[in-house]
Amino acid sequence: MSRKPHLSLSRRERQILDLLYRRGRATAAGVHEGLPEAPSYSAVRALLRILEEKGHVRHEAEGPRYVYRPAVPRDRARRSALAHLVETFFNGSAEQAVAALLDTSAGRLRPEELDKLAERIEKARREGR
Amino acid sequence: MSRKPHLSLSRRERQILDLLYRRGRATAAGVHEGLPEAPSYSAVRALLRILEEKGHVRHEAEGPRYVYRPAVPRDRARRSALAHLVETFFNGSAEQAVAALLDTSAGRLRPEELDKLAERIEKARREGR
DNA sequence: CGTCCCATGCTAAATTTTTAGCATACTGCT
DNA sequence: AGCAGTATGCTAAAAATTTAGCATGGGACG
Repeated sequence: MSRKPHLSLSRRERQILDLLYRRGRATAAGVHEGLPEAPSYSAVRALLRILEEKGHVRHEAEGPRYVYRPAVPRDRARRSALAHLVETFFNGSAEQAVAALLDTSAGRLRPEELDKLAERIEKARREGR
Repeated sequence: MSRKPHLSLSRRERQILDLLYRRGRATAAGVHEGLPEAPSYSAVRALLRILEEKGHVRHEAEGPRYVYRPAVPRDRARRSALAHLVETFFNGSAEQAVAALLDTSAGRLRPEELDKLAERIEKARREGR
């Protein structure tokens, strides 16, 4: 399977895969509902089949229907998505990326979350010395 | 212009736009070189023209050639890319996203960068109270 | 000033994506 | 067992993408 899934997916494939990552798992019908500019149900199913052939998606039968989920675990996908984003928009600087995240959503972070982050940074500093 | 450029771009268009964000600006030839699975030079130029029609890219003549750059400023694109990524891979939790970033690249961050981040978090805490 | 080089504009064709719809199978209920 | 509802498998066609190649124009330099 390709090293950079996102870069080689077609538009719809990407939308579907993103949805699956958002939801974790979903039936064909679920994907269909959640998709922007709704295509037809048939179309969605066909796309899911293709994604599966390409190895991006797995399914398991659950009762009478299929439940789909991403083939590569969220964890791993996260990492490469982050890496790509940092590379593309932040000159490879993770620090800038974090800063931007804080800028955008600092207000929405709860105090305990801020604590956890501060803690993490402390830890990084100790280790990095 | 659509609200979510990335979601409506074709595969090549996305690759090209990403490259432009990475580099800031580039000639058609530059884009061509930097592109994975190199398509033909003509193809690249055609795509650039299309991207321009769609409003994702601007160009200015520089001497005898065109220099292309993204139409929407990096800043803005950053924000929506981050928002989308957080939504897709982190259940909307910016905190988790930051944590993942630190995990991945804590080792590569320099002490001063860590300081700046800690400072930022401090500030957020004071303001958020 | 002519010529070479490289750039662009354009069109048309190949390939890939995306879609719809029909045929078939399975579940749950009466 | 029979029926209604819903799922899947598949194929073929429509639409979008990606590609190549030719025609044209301008600048640089001998």
